[in-house]
Amino acid sequence: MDPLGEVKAAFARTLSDLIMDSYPVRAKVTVSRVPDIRLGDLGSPVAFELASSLRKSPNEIAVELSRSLKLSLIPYAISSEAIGGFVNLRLDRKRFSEAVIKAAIQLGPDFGSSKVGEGKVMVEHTSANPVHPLHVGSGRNAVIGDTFANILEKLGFEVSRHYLVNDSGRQVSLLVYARSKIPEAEVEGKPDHWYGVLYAACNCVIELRKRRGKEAEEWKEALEELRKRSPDLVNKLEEEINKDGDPESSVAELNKRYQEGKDEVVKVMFREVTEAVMEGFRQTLQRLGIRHDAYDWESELIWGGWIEKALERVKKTGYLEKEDGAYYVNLLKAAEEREDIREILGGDIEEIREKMPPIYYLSRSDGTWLYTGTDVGYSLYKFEGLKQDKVYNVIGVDQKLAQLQLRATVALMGMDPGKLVHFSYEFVDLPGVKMSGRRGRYVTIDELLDEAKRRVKDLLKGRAGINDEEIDDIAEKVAVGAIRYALIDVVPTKKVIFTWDRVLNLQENSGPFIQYAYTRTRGILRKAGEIPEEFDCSYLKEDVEVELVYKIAELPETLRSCYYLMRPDLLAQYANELATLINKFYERCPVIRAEEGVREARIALVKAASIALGNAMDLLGIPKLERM
RNA sequence: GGGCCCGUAGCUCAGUAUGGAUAGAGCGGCGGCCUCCUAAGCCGUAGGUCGCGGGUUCGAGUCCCGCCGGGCCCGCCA
Repeated sequence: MDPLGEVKAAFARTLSDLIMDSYPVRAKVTVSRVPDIRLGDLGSPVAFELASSLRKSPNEIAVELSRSLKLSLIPYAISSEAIGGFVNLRLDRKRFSEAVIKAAIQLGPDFGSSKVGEGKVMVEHTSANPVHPLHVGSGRNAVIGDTFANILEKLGFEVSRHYLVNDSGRQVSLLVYARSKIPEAEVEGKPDHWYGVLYAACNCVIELRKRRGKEAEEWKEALEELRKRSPDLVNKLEEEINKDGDPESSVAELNKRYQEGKDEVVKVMFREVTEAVMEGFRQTLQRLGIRHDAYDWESELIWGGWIEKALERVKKTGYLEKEDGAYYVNLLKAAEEREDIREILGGDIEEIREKMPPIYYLSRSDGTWLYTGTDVGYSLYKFEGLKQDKVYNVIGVDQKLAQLQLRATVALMGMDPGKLVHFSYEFVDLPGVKMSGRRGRYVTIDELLDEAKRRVKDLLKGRAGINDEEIDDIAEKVAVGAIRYALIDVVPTKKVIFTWDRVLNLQENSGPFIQYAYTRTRGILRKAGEIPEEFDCSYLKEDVEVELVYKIAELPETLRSCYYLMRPDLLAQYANELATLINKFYERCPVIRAEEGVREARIALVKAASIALGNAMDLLGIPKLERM
């Protein structure tokens, strides 16, 4: 049930058929909301396009079209007219409003859903290396991934959310190395935070040893920042590492032994560290309302033979080559010989020769897998192990080329590269600061949540009707709403500029603003009691009421756009617009004390608005509140 | 150097997929509104050569070309 979608589709189809019959030409008919509700409800600029070929003025054509448009074929349509070259349609607002409101009330939590597809779809998101706490950048990934997965579910797909635990790379090996240098030190506070300091400190010490001049200065500076935070830990670690003649080799050796999976002591060392950090991640993600269906451990994929299996598959194609013991895929050769690979890598072979790194390394000379290698194996696991019909990898834009190479390799292995989608997003920028996990410079999700919560509590103090037990719960939920909104509301291809004031904004265009509008609908509905079975929408005459009905009706279409365009931010905008209209309605249209007739219609409208906004909030992971 | 992305009000962002009706919000500024369903709200007001220059078109913030500015990538890192 999607009244607006039905009207739009019928209007476009009827108009298109009419043009074919009358002129006869084929025209691309677009239909949109009329900017001013006094000019009509829906309109099409199709006459402009026809004007030159028919050698008539746009308005002349619009007049002809609007006169002969078969209104009976368009649900809720009552009249059509030509205005300034546009063919505008007017709807029977009483019947249209009733259809929209009833659809929302009857469908409840399902309002907004439509069947756009089916099959098993995986969204791999977050997947941060377990070497430091989740920061605002990982947070953006998690929020985009989770919201998009929720939307896919609403549109009929069988969705699973996966996290790739990258536990067998150099980063984790470095952290495990650091831990092995100070085995007696006790983990203090949240483990991901504690290990984050340990990791960054170890990284700084090692980098410091091999860098010279200005670069060394930078690492020194980062190390001193860390020393200020945890003097004993950093001092002891630095002392121990400096006893090691070649820390890098020690790290590489650990990595090798872990990937081989035979040394139980090494396995325990790695698992102890990574599981502690992952537990910290789980807690943070849980606060944000994000859960994964599976954590796929890179080490398990290696030990389970998935990477070997993938390697065999690539080998069979003849494009797997070896240099100093390291395997790589010769993508240039593949592109020269195969049309499909050329297409993935950008078409023209001359261009590919120039700009594409010709080789795609999968392993190191010492026999260990690179992330690229495990990623190829992981892709095989996703499609052939888990039989996914489509996979979205939510990964930063910095990995664009790597994801392209991965797709090409997936195609070489005989899988459909069209099923592997890189859901790319830009970074979160901290003005003035270069965020860097390796230097221990980041704003964590945990501190962001805590600071948001503190600010909300300040605001809640002295608010009537809310007792002390409720305050903590409300503050937590508002904090989550603020942060999730701030991380989703920007188009994924653009950077999010992080400032505390923007992210923790509690006013309009924010999570809390949306939550506030929702609580207002709940407040009215609590006082209203039963939702009337019968109501007369001809009482909904105010402009804001008409606008509100339209906005409610737009939810199904908005969700489809989010999917087709990979733009979950559109849903955040939708929720903000709906909340704005709810607030305007609230100020202008009394509900409970309205006269009979108006009252029933408005109660039903508020109920529908509450459902539409509530459903959008559920998808966005913005917690719903009864009061705040 | 090459490729990709971004550039809209003082600041943060929509609008670009599918060219269409006067370019919209918020923050910040200024001025109003709580005996009334929660003022985390609402109303009013000021603020824009849509980076610059060409082109296509009846019509360009939106499409094409060139340039300028910023970011990212071009690792046996991930």
